[in-house]
Amino acid sequence: MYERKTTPNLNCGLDLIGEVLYGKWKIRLLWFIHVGHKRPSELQRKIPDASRRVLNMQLNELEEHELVTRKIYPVLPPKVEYSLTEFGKTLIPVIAALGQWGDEHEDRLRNVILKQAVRSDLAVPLLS
Amino acid sequence: MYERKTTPNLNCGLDLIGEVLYGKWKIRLLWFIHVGHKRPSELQRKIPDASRRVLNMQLNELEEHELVTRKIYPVLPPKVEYSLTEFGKTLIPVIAALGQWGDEHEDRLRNVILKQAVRSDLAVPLLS
DNA sequence: ACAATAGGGGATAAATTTATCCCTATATGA
DNA sequence: TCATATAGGGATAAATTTATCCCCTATTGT
Repeated sequence: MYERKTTPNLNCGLDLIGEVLYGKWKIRLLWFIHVGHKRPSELQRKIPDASRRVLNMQLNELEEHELVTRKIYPVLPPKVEYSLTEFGKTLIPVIAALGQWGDEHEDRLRNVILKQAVRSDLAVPLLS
Repeated sequence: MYERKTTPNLNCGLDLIGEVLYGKWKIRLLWFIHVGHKRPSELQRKIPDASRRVLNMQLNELEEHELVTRKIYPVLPPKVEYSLTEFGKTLIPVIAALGQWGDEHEDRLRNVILKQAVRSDLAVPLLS
């Protein structure tokens, strides 16, 4: 796997939470596991924009950071279930706060985020 | 500047907040501006691990996303002050929640984050 | 026999983000 | 005259993260 070449900053609480929460899909993984989608294949279906590979990698990191546990059932075809640890559960209110803010300001956020895209998209139509 | 080659996912509140909050230093910038460090040079002194360049880039994005405003005083040497917009202020409780969680679990987080580093650091001493 | 499902990872490419280096401008103090 | 402070950005390199592609195991259904 990839080996870090720089040391992480761990000065304050914001640095620390950043280390475990950064990753394009991690927050969504935690949330979906929280609401009951425990199996890898379910998670992949809930997050179709992420590749199988990346979800596995991020799930591995979440496990490494003790936010989730992975239970393997010795059956065929294989069955695996992820669950939040007690530690992971303490993150749920924080994630809920993030999602709620995003929901509350949905329209405005869409606007400001799409500004750049819109500017360049308009360039061509206006010239034709 | 860099031009995106893929379209962002904007399906839910978590996607939306991610778009404006992702960036290694953005949250800290918002926080420091919130607590009164308004000038670029102050921010750079408060966040010495970030390069001047990156802070400017992330401040530009925060401004583009309407979370902060930039006021230029026409004096020499130049003086600039950033402030949170009303919109930006609504993020403060969310950021506070993130930081608080990180602070509350500081020891445990340090442990799990440093696990990997520790493993490889120990390898050499143990063999000598 | 062959495809599909379930779970997983190595190798490598592409995208994205950060870091480095250098250059601009003006005023003040040594 | 030269260094320092203030603010900012272009060009490019390095680091990091995501995406793609391919391969493996074993069972069930067609």
